[in-house]
Amino acid sequence: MKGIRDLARHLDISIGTVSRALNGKPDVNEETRRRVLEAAESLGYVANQSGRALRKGSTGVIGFMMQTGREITGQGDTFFMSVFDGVQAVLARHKLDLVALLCSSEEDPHDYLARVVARGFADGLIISATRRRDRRLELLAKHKIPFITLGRSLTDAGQPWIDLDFEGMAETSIARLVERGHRHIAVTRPHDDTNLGYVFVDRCRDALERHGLKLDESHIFRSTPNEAGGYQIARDLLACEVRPTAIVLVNEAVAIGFYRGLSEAGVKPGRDIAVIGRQSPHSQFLSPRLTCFSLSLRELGIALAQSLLATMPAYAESYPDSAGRRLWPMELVAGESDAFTVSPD
Amino acid sequence: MKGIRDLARHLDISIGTVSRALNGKPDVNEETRRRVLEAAESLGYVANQSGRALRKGSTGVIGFMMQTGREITGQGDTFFMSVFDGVQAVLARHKLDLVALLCSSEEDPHDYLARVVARGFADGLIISATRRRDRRLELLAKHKIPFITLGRSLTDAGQPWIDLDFEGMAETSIARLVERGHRHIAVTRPHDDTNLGYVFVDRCRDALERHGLKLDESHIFRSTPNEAGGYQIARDLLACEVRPTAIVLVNEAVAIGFYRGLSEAGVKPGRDIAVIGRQSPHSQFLSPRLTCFSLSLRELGIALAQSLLATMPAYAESYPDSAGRRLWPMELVAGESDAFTVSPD
DNA sequence: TGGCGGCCCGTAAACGTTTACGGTACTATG
DNA sequence: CATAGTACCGTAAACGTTTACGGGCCGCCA
Repeated sequence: MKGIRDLARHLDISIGTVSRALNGKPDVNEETRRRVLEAAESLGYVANQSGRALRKGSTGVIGFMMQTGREITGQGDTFFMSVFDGVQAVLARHKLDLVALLCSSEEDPHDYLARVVARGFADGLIISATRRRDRRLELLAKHKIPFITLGRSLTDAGQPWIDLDFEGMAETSIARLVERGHRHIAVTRPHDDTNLGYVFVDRCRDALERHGLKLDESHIFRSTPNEAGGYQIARDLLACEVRPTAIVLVNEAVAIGFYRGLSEAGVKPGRDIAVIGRQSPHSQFLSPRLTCFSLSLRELGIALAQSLLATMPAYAESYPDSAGRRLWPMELVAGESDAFTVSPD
Repeated sequence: MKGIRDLARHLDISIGTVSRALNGKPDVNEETRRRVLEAAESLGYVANQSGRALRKGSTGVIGFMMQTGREITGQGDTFFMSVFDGVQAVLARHKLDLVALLCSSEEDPHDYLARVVARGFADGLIISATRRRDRRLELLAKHKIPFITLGRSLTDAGQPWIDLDFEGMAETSIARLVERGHRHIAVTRPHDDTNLGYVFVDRCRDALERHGLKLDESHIFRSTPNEAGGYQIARDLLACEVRPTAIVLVNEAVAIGFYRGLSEAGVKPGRDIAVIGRQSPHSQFLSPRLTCFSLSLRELGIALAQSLLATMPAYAESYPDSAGRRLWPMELVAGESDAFTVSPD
């Protein structure tokens, strides 16, 4: 029960054969293989992770690095849980396990990752919350660890990435709002240096200009990507000299705080201002329902895993054409929060 | 750069001494220790995890088991993120790392855990989402893995646990509502067999009886612990023959769906019905603000880690009196959602 | 001078696997 | 019958660490 040695002794077979049988290698009689598998099952034997990893040089685990402390990720309640589920659906087919590597908010993410890498903890990594410039990517590339990022970065280490299509969101939102007569459209961005802020605002600016409008720099609202941030955005917006008649919220958690901030001033989304945001578990339960951009999180997880495995020699053959770098589409789900239109005066 | 061997060669010292120096063992000259640490730092050497674990029999990681797919836990990302942060604050002091072990929604949690244990993945475990009866606990006890559960279970493996004080929440809520004249008070519970449902409902029933009231069995609403579940609760409540004038929501995510369900029927929390719930990132941004029970998640994480370490021989001395089993207090935060009172007719 | 103890260091075994290599028994083929 | 080939299995080395053990050197004391 202790190790493969005991299992071998119990079966009166050499440990080499037992190992081969368990790992599905050839050169082992089908009858013996059956016996071995049976005995392993009944005795509850599972190969020790450390021994195997030491010998093979691979651990069989894929790490998903994230940082504890909410303000950092800017994702809402269930985002990661759903993505994980998709990732695992793919990994399970290869007997790979997924673990979340949790970097404390007190530790530097780069240092943390350096430790993870040097210790040989995982065979591959998924990196979330990438920064606009991110030394972690260079580190991983230097150590030749297969990895993929959820989010782009200016730092290019040649790795694959998947990012939400904030460009598309910008285009679609602006077009929709302009068509409804809005001339003063506000946009938001996270307070920190995640790449999405730059991408999104820039693209909104472009889209507006293409419609002959100009993005008022005082109508770019920066906030933490959480409920309190949304509240702050509402306060800031209401204090504007020229009040925007529409706004696009780029972070999913801010909507509810934003609603609250408006309502305290008697301003109602959909009636007095048009609001477009991101889908979240509660966006359809707000009043009015939030017009928002949705995406399939589980599918996103599947795509992440596939693209990662495609870069790992041992698994690449199963994923011949998993695109390396791509934007993940988001789809507009109409609610009533953007019902407010402006008449051409 | 490859291993301790190269580091030793580079320093012209034996690998034994290098290892001792790095691990802070005695029997090594302070000057050599300095040299070793310096060289390790500059060459970026970090001990290989597999080799060390294989030899030492311990991995230096603590696992937090959770299940992907949200409906299972009823807790959102932010809940765990905050708890993690607390756990890590403690673990960091002992150079222990925290990883989240993610059990796929497609795999049986018991099987998953059996794998984790047999592979010797972690030195200690924190188990969340414990069921009313939970074979996992027996499994862990059998293998003598130190662990603690977040949540109680009828299955008693002698392990320490910490659970939210739903009893206290029941007592306080009922007392508060009864005092405000309510005679028909509804309660909720999750749809599955987590222990909290039984505990909470039973205690509410007791509390009501102590006030001379009786819990109407048709006023116990069972739902998934998410937004949709809350919506469902509202629909069910509104369809009651005798409509409750107050309700206590035991899951944190349901409030917003519940609000929505009410508002579609023109019923307003705080004005037409009293609502008490659980704190969540958005409970203070609802209109009206939710009167709710809050708890310090980070502190909870700290307590979990301390109680776990207290059961591990190698660390126990640092935590002489970390209570083994205890209820985690929750504090009532007054909003306006329970402002509705019933006049004694 | 001899012995003892303290400090520091090197040697080698051990942890549990996987896998290259070689060996045996049997079958087929000439 | 000799040889080659096949199917299966055992042996042992290797992975990178930690640590028990022993030994050299030095200083101190009798």
